[in-house]
Amino acid sequence: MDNQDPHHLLDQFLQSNGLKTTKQRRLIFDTLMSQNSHVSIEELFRIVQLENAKVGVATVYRTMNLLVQAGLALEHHFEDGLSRFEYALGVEHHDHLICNTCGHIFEFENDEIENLQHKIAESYGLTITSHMLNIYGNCKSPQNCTHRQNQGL
Amino acid sequence: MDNQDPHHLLDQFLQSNGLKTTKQRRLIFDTLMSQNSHVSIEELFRIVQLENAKVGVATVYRTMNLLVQAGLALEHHFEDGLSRFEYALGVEHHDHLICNTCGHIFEFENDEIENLQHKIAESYGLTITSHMLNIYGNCKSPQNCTHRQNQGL
DNA sequence: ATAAATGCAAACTCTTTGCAAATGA
DNA sequence: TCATTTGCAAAGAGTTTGCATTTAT
Repeated sequence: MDNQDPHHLLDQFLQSNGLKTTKQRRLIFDTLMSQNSHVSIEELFRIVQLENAKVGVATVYRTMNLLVQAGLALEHHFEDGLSRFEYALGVEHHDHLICNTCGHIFEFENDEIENLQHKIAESYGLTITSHMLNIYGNCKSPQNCTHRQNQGL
Repeated sequence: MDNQDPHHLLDQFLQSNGLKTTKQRRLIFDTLMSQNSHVSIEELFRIVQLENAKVGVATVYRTMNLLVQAGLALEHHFEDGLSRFEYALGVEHHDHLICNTCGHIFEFENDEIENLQHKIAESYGLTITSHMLNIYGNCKSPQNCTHRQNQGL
């Protein structure tokens, strides 16, 4: 039995908190996992409804809050103010680079920056639990900005 | 005449955009400048009302949007989802370190991190316009976390 | 059997907008 | 003078909550 299986981890979290494994929760979790970018509730809701039109938005909100608590999803707030989520498991921590021209969000990871952050936190008597670095930039050739078309938003 | 005077810069921005200098805009701008931390609209509104009870929230929203456009205010989105503002002029860019225990927001600045960011953006064909680094951490001595009491939220 | 979860709609919070009255250039 | 701004209240987003019904254990 694979204890690293995402579904197993979800069940385990639910069970150990006296919560129930439901169709909806599984569907929403699967939908999150199937998305490789940063989905909003609205986007998740739309995709989930393709599978089961009876699911309500409230359930998506409730489930995403659970998944965040469970550590299975990460929540981000970019400048649009919406809550956006991404599947967290086994995902290397990464930061974001956002193209102002097309809105594409690149993910990157830089060890030097990570290390510097830990040093800084230490110097303030804090142990890092999470961090978020979002860099916004203008495309150097905005006329034919190809980020979006190459990679999808 | 001091062209670096914040009030002069505000007037200049308004004038060059065909907008008017009003009591309310001056009051809200002064209130923002008087706050050294990251104020929400609600907080600004309350303080502004002490001076002039007739000012409406809508005016605070409209004015803050103007100030951000003018480059006189910076807008941040922390995890609470509220828009928080800070006076931008002559303020060195800084990042944020947030104590999970007491909520205090430290500001810091690190040239090495800044430089690395520019390199990364370049490598993706982007020129940085802004960025935001928020680090969350647990206090090492949470029982007597003194961040807040020493420094205010 | 029974405590928890769902779907729905209503409520809530933050923010924006429409409009008549007030105000600054 | 006259376009802009204001305050108010209404409308819009996004999110949460209350409740009767359904569902998982």
